[in-house]
Amino acid sequence: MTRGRPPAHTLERVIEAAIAVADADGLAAVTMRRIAGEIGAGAMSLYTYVPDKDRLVDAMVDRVGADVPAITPTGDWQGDLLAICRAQRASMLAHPWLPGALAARRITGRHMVAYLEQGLAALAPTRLDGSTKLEVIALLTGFVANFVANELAGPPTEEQVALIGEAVLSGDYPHLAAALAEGGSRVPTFDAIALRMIRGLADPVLWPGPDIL
Amino acid sequence: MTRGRPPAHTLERVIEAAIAVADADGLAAVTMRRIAGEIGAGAMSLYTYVPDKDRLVDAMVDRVGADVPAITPTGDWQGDLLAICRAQRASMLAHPWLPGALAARRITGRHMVAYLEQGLAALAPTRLDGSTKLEVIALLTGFVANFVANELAGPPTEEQVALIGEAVLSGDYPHLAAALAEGGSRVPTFDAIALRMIRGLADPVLWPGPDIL
DNA sequence: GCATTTCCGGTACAACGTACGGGAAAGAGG
DNA sequence: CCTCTTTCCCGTACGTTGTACCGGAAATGC
Repeated sequence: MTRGRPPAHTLERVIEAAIAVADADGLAAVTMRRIAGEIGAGAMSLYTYVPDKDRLVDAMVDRVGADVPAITPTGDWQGDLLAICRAQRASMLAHPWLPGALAARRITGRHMVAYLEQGLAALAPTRLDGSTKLEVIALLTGFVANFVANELAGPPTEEQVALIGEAVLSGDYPHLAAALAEGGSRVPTFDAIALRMIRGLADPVLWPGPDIL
Repeated sequence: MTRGRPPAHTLERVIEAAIAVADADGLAAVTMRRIAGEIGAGAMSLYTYVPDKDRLVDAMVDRVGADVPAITPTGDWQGDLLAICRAQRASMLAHPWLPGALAARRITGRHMVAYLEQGLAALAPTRLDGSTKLEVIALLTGFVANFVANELAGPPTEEQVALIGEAVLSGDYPHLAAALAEGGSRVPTFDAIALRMIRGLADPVLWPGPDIL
């Protein structure tokens, strides 16, 4: 049947190794040599399975999409969208390189298509038109990625603290000084923000302007 | 007064050259050698003005912030925030590399502090607490960057079209097929979406849940 | 003139993605 | 069995990147 030398590795194995490296040491550590070494192959052997590094990262993004649990629509479209956002967030927290990779990339791969389908299914009761639904999904995805990226960024740099402190002391930024002094009694939860975003974006009843989004 | 050999160039000149290159050929074209060549200097001379390339990009981001017109609060906080978002969008459209650079970066530089102050001033009438105001600003900034990135991405790749078309023909993605077939009568405008986002995020009256964001 | 300070920029190195091509390992046909 | 064809493996090598190093050049202060 299949002629020629049989492959010693698999595409799946390459992608999984790349994801493991990214999870452990960040996306910058994902180099062809490193991945190849991780699976006991030569660097150039990877090009048997992947046309170039960019496609490898595409495949990584699509691969983690496979592990995100599917949300089947319940009819409560707000709840369904929130569940989708939560699942996305969980995936990004498990793979901290994901928000960054997603930011510089477009929809690719089967799982991404499934993700779109899932969002559209959840949005079905809203009666928004097709392109608006897609726009809403894109905006929500971007929101989650942005939120998680901020979450993962951790505390500000010493340098940033110095910059802000200097700004406050200068007296030229009274609102900033006030905001920092006041602080926040309660840290806003992801769910609360996401729900506001969902309602604000997708509810045509609550916001029936001349522009229906 | 000042001892030693006087500088042949200036930091400002370096940053402006880098911005010009990024505007013309994208952020990837911003290399130390290229920038140096652009201002008639040796590659290593740049390190007299900038500690490393990452700081140069930081400086580029901060520099374009200087050209964004300031919005002075009018008391109409929704309108003020919308004006800020519009100004940000205009800046990003003028410098298409900005959304990408912003995504992988944190607040740095004087103009960024001024931007925060401006947003906080606009949010003053809302009576949100300090950290919530900052959160709202971060979310809005992320939204604008994400929106403009999508705007600038242009039409989908031939490969993406093939993938989606295949998915539609397979019959496994009915909602996606329907959404694409239906299309959109009206393309949602930036202003409409931004206003929904602003109201949804920051209006404590319209959304007075147990979580005040 | 001399010492000191500062900036200039050529050279060089490590790491990257990957083009190239010869060698190795399999099935197919004789 | 041998040989041809196909496929994969991967060492070598090239161009590009950021930048460490350092000798030389140019200014001031004594």
